[in-house]
Amino acid sequence: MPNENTIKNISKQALLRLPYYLSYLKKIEENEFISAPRIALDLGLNDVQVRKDLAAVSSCGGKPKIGYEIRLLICDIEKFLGYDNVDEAILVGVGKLGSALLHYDGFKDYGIEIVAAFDNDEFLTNNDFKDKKPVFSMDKLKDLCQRMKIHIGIITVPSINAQEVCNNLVSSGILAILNFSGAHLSVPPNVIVQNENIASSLAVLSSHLRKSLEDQNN
Amino acid sequence: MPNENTIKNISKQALLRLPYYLSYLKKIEENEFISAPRIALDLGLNDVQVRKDLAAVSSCGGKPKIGYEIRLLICDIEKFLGYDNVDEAILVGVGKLGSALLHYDGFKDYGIEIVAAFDNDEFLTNNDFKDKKPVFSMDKLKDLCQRMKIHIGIITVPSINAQEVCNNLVSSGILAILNFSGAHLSVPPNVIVQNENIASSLAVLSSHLRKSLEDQNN
DNA sequence: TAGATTGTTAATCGATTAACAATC
DNA sequence: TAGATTGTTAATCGATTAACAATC
Repeated sequence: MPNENTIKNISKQALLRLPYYLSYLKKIEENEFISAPRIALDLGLNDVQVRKDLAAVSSCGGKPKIGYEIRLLICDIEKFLGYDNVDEAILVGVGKLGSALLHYDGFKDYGIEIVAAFDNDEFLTNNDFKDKKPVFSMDKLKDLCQRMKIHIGIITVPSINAQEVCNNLVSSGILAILNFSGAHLSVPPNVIVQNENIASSLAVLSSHLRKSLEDQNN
Repeated sequence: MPNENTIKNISKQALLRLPYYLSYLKKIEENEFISAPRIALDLGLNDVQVRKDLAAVSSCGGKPKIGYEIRLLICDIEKFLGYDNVDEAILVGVGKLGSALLHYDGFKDYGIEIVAAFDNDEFLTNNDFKDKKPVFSMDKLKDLCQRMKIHIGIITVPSINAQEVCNNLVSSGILAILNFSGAHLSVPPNVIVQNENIASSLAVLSSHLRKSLEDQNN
């Protein structure tokens, strides 16, 4: 029987799929039940995979011949992903991308709130909390992270500065880093880095495109 | 012997690692040679994996006891990834993220240039090509893509509109899509979608973080 | 030569998918 | 009951890693 209290073993790949299920389920929230084969068909996945993934997060499982209760499943996934208790994060590097993320409302939906940003450029720093998020100079980083017990850091600095910033974050108590710089970051084993690398994505696209155009010529 | 003309079989995972090698190699470009074990150590990978990956892109291979010629390797990877001949792309959805990407210079380094953007909001459209990138209304999408033979599309619209925009792109001749909306996109088999999904990344971070904090309490 | 490195073949590992019994 | 669905165990597939001969 499914157990509400223990965190089930879930593969990293399955974890990456959970937000897809969530976004899909929210689109069809007005219905009551959904079956694994139906989800699989709509999302282009295998139905056994869907059942396995859902088994890892579902509090009650599905019912044969009926499927899973949609609203319950949404709650279960949100709970599993920690979207129910908002976590605070800080951002380093207020360039174009950093600024866009800083003012992006959507993070709240994922259980993350950026409470402050940091940058070396004095022109960007501001200490008034009016409607904008505050931007501090780098030397305030450690103190703020430690006092506010922040565990999540977002890096949007140029790749050349990324490792230095990363070291700064780690020594300030950050345990999870979302890395938008293309650089590889070395961190202690207790810290996790998730790379959001546009370059890698483009590499896949570009390679596919070339093969497509080549095939056309054969 | 390595062959310069055929595209070698390379796994998707290896393809995703290539930009990391590239960024690493550029950092140490002043040196002449680099060995696979050294790269593996610095990037936290396995040395056999590094050799296999490099074998797929290297034009001359490495030399026993010496390693790979750094500058040559950089050229090989850039060539393999198609960074040498810039490809044109269009972007749909000029919100905060879309706007940031539109004015982001860095795409050029990855062989991509965004030539125009599209949005339904008339307030955002502008037809003057001064220093800004032009933003057109959606009804101009198909004509421009077909006339300019654009093959790459970037989607930065809310997830609710993503599939509609996606269909639009596909019928306009787009073959490769970089999808920043959280939505799952259904496309014909000849079109590739690369999902740049912040939600998925955050899911991994959040789950890790919870486990870390749990372990601390045990 | 000795030792470090390359490149390849074989073994291992993890994730996906197929097969099937249990359920409603 | 018949048929659709769940959940689990076994087989398959792809990617990673270990072992090793070849090279300089």
